[in-house]
Amino acid sequence: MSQDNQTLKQRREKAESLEAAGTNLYSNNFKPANTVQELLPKGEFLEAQETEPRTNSYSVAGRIMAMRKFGKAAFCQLSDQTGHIQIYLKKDKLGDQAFEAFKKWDIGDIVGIIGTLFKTKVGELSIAATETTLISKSLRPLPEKWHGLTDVETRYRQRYVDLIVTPESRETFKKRVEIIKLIREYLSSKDFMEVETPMMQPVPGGATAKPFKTHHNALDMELYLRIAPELYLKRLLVGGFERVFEINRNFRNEGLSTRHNPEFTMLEFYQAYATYEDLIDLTEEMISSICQKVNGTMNISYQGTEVNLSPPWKRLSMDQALIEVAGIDEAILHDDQKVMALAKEKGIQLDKLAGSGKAKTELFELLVEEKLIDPTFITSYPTEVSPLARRNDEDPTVTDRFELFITGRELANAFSELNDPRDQLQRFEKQIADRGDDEEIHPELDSDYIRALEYGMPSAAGEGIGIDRLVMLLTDAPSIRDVILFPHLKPEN
RNA sequence: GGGUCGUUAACUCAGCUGGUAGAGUAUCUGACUUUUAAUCAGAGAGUCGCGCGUUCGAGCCGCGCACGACCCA
Repeated sequence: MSQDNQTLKQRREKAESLEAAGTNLYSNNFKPANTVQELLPKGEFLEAQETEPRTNSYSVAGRIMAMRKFGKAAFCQLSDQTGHIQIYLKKDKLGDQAFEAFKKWDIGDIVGIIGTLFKTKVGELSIAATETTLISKSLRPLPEKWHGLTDVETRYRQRYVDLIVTPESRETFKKRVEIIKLIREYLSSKDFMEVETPMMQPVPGGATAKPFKTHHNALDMELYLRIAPELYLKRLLVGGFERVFEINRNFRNEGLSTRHNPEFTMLEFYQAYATYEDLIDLTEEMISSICQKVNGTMNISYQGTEVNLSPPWKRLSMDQALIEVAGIDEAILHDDQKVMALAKEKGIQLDKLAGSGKAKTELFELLVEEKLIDPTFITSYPTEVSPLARRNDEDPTVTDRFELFITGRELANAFSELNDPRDQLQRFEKQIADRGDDEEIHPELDSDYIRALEYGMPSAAGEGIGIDRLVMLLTDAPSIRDVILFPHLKPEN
């Protein structure tokens, strides 16, 4: 079975000889009293070659990332979650037995160190070890110290190794955590309450996408992993929770790309008695302030493109965008036939049931989207492509909806919610009729949702923000796989 | 789904016109008690992604497949 290479064999033998000499390879009795981060400031007062005046003893634990051995002494680079510090091990100070055991340590081992602080003659803060504990013996060699791990496939498949050796990767995921924490804080400060709604739904709704199907044995029923939480969050508006949000996974049974993972994290929030215009203000403030906190600036660079997130952000209706950005003649946009003809001319294939609203949206995706670099809210989406959004009071062919684009990518989608159960029922029925022969999409009508609306849902506005894409933007990550700890990949073999 | 590129030691990469597989790091042995990519001397380490074909001979040429990256749909 095992295709032992030489290095693995040597490491195992070394581990066994340590064990034979009485060392516990995986001891669980070392509790570090200090983090590396705590120790660093304590060195500021030390001169080079000076030992800390008070004979304080500190203890840290971490992984050995580099070793420079001498005959009877050695330097190690020790990393814990907070940083790295140099360890000095000297035979005199450590004792013969401990030093012999140390000689069998490897790069990659996790160890505990107790010792005193001092600065070397070139002024590097170090711990002179007085006691050592092996906490976990590493049986596999780490990637090379200069280049680290550059093969992206290995970085995704073995994220644990990537996190050990790629500081940028650690930073990205710490930033991700920070961004999500700040979103929670922001929404909480605006009196939104965080809720959890079903990940497994009998009818997958709230978006148009192919769901993953699963089966509940005891109930003997089909269930679907949710493609969106929308319809459940709006049920909560019916229930009287006026400001709700959820940050959680959505699942879509579709292709993988640098922008799509089958499971991805979505923020959705709903605010009663608000309109999509209120959410424009909220979105602008929330994202720009998070960027300022996380990156210290609102002028960021994404994959070499400068992006300015300082509010106010640009707002354009879809028609305006088609005129101003794509250079389409305004007269064409007022004539459904001409819009359809233009779409065809641009090589867009529309199916039989598609109208001018669909054609406009396709033209927008083709000609405008990628040009929206700085944040831009696009409003007045055609009703035809917005099955859950409220119609505009003046112009029922469009909805009170916006999408937010940054660096040419859709980052958020929001609208004033449709709360008329009669209109909603009609749109569901049309949606089901339009799904064509693709039964994977929207297998049935969510009649309970209609029933909920019939009890009366307050006027409201709601929004979804793709968290992975937001993190990509704020961490300058080229692929969604760089911001998801364990992205989906095809099996190795 | 289509196109381009990639896959060689644990890691990062070379490999000429087809002629017995190379380096650095890591590892092992020896020397070395303040190094910073430590240094010095020596050694071991390979299913060249997988399969088939062409050839006296394939890491290299051809076909197919797998995985990945980028572009397109």
